[in-house]
Amino acid sequence: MAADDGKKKISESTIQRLSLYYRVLSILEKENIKTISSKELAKHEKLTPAQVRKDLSFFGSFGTRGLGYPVTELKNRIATILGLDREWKVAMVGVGNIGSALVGYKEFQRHGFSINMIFDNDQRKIGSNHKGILVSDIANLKEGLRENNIDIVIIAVPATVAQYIVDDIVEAGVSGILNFAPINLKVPENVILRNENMSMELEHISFSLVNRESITATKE
Amino acid sequence: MAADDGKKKISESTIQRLSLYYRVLSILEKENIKTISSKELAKHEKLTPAQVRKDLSFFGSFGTRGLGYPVTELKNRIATILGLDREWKVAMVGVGNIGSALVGYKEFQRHGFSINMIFDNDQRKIGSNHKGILVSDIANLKEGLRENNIDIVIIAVPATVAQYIVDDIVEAGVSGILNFAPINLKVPENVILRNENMSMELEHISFSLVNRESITATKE
DNA sequence: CGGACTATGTGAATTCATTCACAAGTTACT
DNA sequence: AGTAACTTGTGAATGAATTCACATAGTCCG
Ligand SMILES: NC(=O)c1ccc[n+]([C@@H]2O[C@H](COP(=O)([O-])OP(=O)(O)OC[C@H]3O[C@@H](n4cnc5c(N)ncnc54)[C@H](O)[C@@H]3O)[C@@H](O)[C@H]2O)c1
Ligand SMILES: NC(=O)c1ccc[n+]([C@@H]2O[C@H](COP(=O)([O-])OP(=O)(O)OC[C@H]3O[C@@H](n4cnc5c(N)ncnc54)[C@H](O)[C@@H]3O)[C@@H](O)[C@H]2O)c1
Repeated sequence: MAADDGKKKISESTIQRLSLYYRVLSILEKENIKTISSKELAKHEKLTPAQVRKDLSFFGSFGTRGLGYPVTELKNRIATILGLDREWKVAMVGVGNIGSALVGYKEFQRHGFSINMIFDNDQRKIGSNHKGILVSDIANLKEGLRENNIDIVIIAVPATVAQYIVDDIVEAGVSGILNFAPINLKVPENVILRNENMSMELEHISFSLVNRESITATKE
Repeated sequence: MAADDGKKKISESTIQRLSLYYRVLSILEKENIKTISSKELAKHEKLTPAQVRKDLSFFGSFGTRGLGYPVTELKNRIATILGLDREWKVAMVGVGNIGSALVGYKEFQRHGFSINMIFDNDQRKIGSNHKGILVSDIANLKEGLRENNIDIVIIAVPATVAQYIVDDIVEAGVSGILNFAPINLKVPENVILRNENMSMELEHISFSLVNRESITATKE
């Protein structure tokens, strides 16, 4: 009854898809749609109905045969699974181009991620306000993270200093890190580290274009 | 000799890993390291040596037994595979928080992605300069893309308008799109569309944190 | 120059993820 | 109540990606 705290291992891709389902369900809820079938849900994200059902089945059975899934309930259920039913305290390190874009990003707030600390080493920025948040000196990183019980840190500093920053973050006891610097960071295995690598996506596109061309080339 | 234009299908993840290899090799090259083994290369990105060799083997054999891979040559070889040996013309649509952060991102330039057009619909922005690029009126999107032979468009507008923009982009004949709006866009299947979804990564972290807790709980 | 050592490249084995296919539950309509 | 139409939930089958394991080929040093 209480979340099927099963031991089965959930695949990376299932987790990613749960995020997608959550996004779609939020929209459907706003449109006042009450139920949705796996078929419809799949169509929204270009997946197969079987995949949707399989993904959900890892966590229990939320649907009604013959009818589909109750939108709001399923959305809330996924929120619980993903941990979006609580507030996560997030700190941003480095408030340059990308850091400041992210600080004000509404979507994070909406999903329960509340950025309420910012660190930088630039004297001109320290003490100033970014979207209502005071920029702290990077020298106070460890105490700051500890005192404010920060759960997750976003790294938006140059790649050259990212590892030093991460070491401090880990020492401060934070165990969730989202890294935007294009470098592979080393963390103890009890720390969750994810990387956001935008070049990678662009390179995926160029790869696909080049490969597609060899097909189109014969055509034009 | 000329690229083993083989017919075998390359997996998504292999392509992603090629980006990682490229990144590591660039660094090694700068450090003046001449050769590297699959074992070392794997260590840099927390992969297995077998995986590295398998990935590379899809495209030919670049290594020397007993020695490893020649850094510069392999880097260039991967650049060719990924299409980084040419200049890609990129346009940005929407120059708000995230759009303007990306416009100046050096890493893109370095990998051959040159953002040289910007479109927006905000009268205050149109005509102004962003990092040396003139902001064009979104009304001129289609002609602009065509006239400048844009290869790839980055979408950084609100989710609500993203689909309309994409339709125009597709009509203009662009076939590579990188989308930052949190919505699933529909494109014809000859168009390469990739999505950058930052909430997804954060949600992956929160999922992992929640799940890790239930393990650590029994353990400590 | 020869032998010990190192590391690649790749089929085969294995592990992991997706899709199939259908029994079983629910609705909706007559 | 009976039945036709849906749709879930899930083992079994298929398909894909990773890892294993080793023959093969080169290095490097004395
Ligand atoms: N700009 C982008 O669009 C973009 C996109 C993806 C990834 N990234 C990556 O994100 C990181 C930041 O990029 P950016 O463009 O915002 O750079 P930026 O130079 O605009 O910002 C970096 C910020 O980090 C601060 N900083 C530098 N060293 C620091 C230290 N030791 N401690 C604390 N703060 C420090 C700087 O003062 C600055 O505010 C880089 O690693 C970059 O590769 C940037
Ligand atoms: N801010 C972030 O950190 C962040 C992160 C990830 C994804 N995103 C997504 O990127 C998109 C942009 O986010 P943002 O924070 O930069 O928003 P923003 O409001 O700062 O910028 C949006 C820009 O798009 C322009 N715009 C609006 N409608 C347009 C139209 N019809 N044609 C052309 N231009 C138009 C606006 O004038 C503005 O300059 C959103 O979809 C958002 O969800 C933002």
